[in-house]
Amino acid sequence: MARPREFDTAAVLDAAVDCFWNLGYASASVRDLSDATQLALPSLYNAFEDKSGLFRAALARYFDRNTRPRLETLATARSPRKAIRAFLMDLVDRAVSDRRRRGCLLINSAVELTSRDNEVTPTIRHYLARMEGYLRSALEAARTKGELSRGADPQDLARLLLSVIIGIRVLARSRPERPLLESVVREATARLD
Amino acid sequence: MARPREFDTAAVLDAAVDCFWNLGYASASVRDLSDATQLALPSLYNAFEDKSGLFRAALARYFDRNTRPRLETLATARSPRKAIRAFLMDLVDRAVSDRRRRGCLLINSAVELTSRDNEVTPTIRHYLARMEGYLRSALEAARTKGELSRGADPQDLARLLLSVIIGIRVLARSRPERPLLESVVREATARLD
DNA sequence: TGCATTCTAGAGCAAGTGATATAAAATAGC
DNA sequence: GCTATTTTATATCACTTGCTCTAGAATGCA
Repeated sequence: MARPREFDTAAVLDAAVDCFWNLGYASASVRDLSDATQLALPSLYNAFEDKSGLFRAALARYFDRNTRPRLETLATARSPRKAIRAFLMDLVDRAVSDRRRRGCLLINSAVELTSRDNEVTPTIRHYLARMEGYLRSALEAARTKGELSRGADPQDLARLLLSVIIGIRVLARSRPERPLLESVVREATARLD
Repeated sequence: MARPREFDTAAVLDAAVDCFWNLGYASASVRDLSDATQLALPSLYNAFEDKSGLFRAALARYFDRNTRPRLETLATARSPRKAIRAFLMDLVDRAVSDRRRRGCLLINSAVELTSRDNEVTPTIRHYLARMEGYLRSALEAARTKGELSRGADPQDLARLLLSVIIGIRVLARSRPERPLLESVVREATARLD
């Protein structure tokens, strides 16, 4: 009978997320990943096939554990308008207090990895589309509750907010200034009146 | 007397811009850069000191030749409101037709290079601040001409537009869809009424 | 105890990395 | 023709890269 796989896959992926998040995809070597996950290289290759496979698993883990929970608050809120504002302010809070200025792994990867034909691009596109979907649903709920300006289109506004989220994340990496980021949020949510 | 430097520095920098823009900083090797610029490695090192020095020169060249001229149209327009809209629509046009989905070299570098302590971060911060400055000046002119909604603050709106520009550039790399990007522009410029 | 499987440690592979050294060629002024 | 300088071609350096291989250790069941 086989020796059972000993390591905790979730813990390994969390460590890999941190490594890719700190260094970026290209600059994180498989030796860095081995150190971070405390697994020997053959074990990593056995479990994830190659560096790209590990990255895709890590990105899925990141979305499930970091991104989706926050987006879920939009789906379940009694006041979608307040929930959207809270979501954006929380994003600013975390960006301003992130000493390492890591940004968002998904957005970082969208820049680093999408111009090249590779296996990751469809994954990134998928997650960005899901973010847009959450935002649109929240804005549709806001409209239903009369929390949207007359004439504001949830689809269009969702796309604006997605762009603004991306913009805040990127901008915060070089200028993590609360007044700057909060004014962006204020302007972006002006239509939620 | 010395043999005169034979190569055209501007042409070398243009070639280096293309190389970094296509590949990113880390993935562009000095051999790639030598091939792209048609200069031997010792000549590159003699002229630019190291890879980072060449990159900073290339980024300055990119800002001067690609970014600033478009921003200058905001500064000289008779209708700032129309100029801002035209600026953003031009950005969408170029993003949609860019088959290589290269995005913007400055924004790409803001993601790739700013979490690490290096010589490039201040340069990137500087150019992003200049972009914001151009936008703010245009919006102040728009206010003067009555082309801004009452209560709209040029500074805040400039920051929103900067975020939106970043967002559009990043989003377009994975989803270069005209309806998507145009709806973002439409929503972002709703206050220019 | 033996077998099957996984894990670790370490070595190794071919290729690539940023940067430097060397020698020869090219250029221009004296 | 000589000198000084730059450029090119090529090699080289030490190190890193993604990935594989080998051998031994560890595990669990029959």
